[in-house]
Amino acid sequence: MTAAAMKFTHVDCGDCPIRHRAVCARCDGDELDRLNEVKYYRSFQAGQTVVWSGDQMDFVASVVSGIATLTQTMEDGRRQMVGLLLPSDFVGRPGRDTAAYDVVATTDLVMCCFRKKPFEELIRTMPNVSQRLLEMTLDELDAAREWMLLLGRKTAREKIASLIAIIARRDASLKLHENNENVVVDLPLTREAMSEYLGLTLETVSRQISALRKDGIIQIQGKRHITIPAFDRLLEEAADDSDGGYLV
Amino acid sequence: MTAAAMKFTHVDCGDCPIRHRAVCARCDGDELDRLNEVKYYRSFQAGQTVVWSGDQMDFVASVVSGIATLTQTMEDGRRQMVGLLLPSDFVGRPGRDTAAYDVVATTDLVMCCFRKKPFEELIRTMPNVSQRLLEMTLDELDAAREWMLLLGRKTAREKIASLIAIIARRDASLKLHENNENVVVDLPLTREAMSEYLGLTLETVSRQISALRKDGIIQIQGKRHITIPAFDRLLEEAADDSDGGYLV
DNA sequence: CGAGCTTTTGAACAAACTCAATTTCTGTGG
DNA sequence: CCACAGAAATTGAGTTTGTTCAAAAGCTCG
Repeated sequence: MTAAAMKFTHVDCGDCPIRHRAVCARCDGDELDRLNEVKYYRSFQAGQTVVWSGDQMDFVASVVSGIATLTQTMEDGRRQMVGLLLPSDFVGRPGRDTAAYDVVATTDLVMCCFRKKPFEELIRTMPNVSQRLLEMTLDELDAAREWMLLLGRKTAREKIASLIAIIARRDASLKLHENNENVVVDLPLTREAMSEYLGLTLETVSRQISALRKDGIIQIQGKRHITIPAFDRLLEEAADDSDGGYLV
Repeated sequence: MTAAAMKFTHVDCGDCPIRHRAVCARCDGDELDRLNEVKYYRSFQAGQTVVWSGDQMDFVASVVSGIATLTQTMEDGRRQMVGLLLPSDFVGRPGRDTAAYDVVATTDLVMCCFRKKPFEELIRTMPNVSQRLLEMTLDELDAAREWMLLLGRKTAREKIASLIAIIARRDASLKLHENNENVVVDLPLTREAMSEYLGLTLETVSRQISALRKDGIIQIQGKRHITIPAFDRLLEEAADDSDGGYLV
């Protein structure tokens, strides 16, 4: 177990880093106490599979730290990522006991888990949980639909630009740099993972990243660090709405 | 207003055709009475736009009869359908007052509407509604993710076969013909609408439908009627899981 | 019957893929 | 500390799939 994983073995809900964004966001003190009693932490190393599609899944969980992916696989091996799970995101579906997707830890990962049965009971009895879960699910549905537009209609270059913009924006909502200039992003995905997300081959991903670099839209340090000298120019390349999706 | 539209101007919830599948599915008699008081019907003709993306949307609704589509449009006019709304499906998002997508009636359409504010109150006070809505939203999220796989990884031929299979299956769940042979489907979409759904051009849609016909996978009567002589062969062409997705 | 659709079909073209060879990075052991 | 092995990423050349542009054929409804 890594140091990062150790850290979250016994955290009180009140001190939890995802307290205000996760499924428990609206709970009051008493409700948190109830959650505290039944929750437990699980840690995974980068690359580890959390569950395989089709397997029994008797828990639901929130991502506390790290990144995980949801992926669908076809019989002949073609793969499509259908979700990117960042801290505070929720995994698992109440009312279903088999995983519908592969869940893979992309980085070291800590999850805050609940056994499914007790969680379903919580949903019935704690409206603050079920309503927050509804809200999060609606957000995810919006994100999935935005991704459908990307997959169905965007060019390879636009796809790459969109992915970088999305990750930068999610980063930003944590770090709160409102800046347009020299935004720095840490890409947590391999080229292959990006290709699985974007519906491309990894070669095309690599070529388009190189092209964006040559055109001065992005700068690359080392393997996974990206600087965006002018964020609005990246958004133009992404062909997103003029507002840059900040409304969503 | 068409005859079909007239029919649903004053229906009691107890007699509603989508009673057992819609957002009200779990409500008891008293709860239905409450809904009855505040609901109202709206009808649209085939081709009419229900709401434009970005417009004020002060109601939510269930599709009672007919078909509607949810579509996203990019600034340069590229369009991607992100949802196909069949009877019992829900439109609108509690907690948001601007439409995120164009909603268009593909056939004559009747919707059962609630003004947004009262509906948000219903959600707070009637767990049977909010929990059913959560369940339906989770189903939609699964459907969106299945669509992401189609958009990102399937070939044009597989996309067409998948679309026909999905419509046939949805039809089947109403008509309950368990049969594998000579399934008859009524395609409610133009080639253009199909292309917007599948992330293709309408020419490619037309070509692939012709190809499937030449290969004996489907037969076409008139413009929009399709017979599927062997449903399992269609599923093979769709490259879906062997179970044909009946689990989802 | 003919105007205005939708749909089909054809031919040339472009974007992304496949296969293959390098190059760059990372971490490990000498 | 350097060299080297293995993984990740880049680059190139040729091919495939689906698009674009254009024209013709079918339907539908005044």
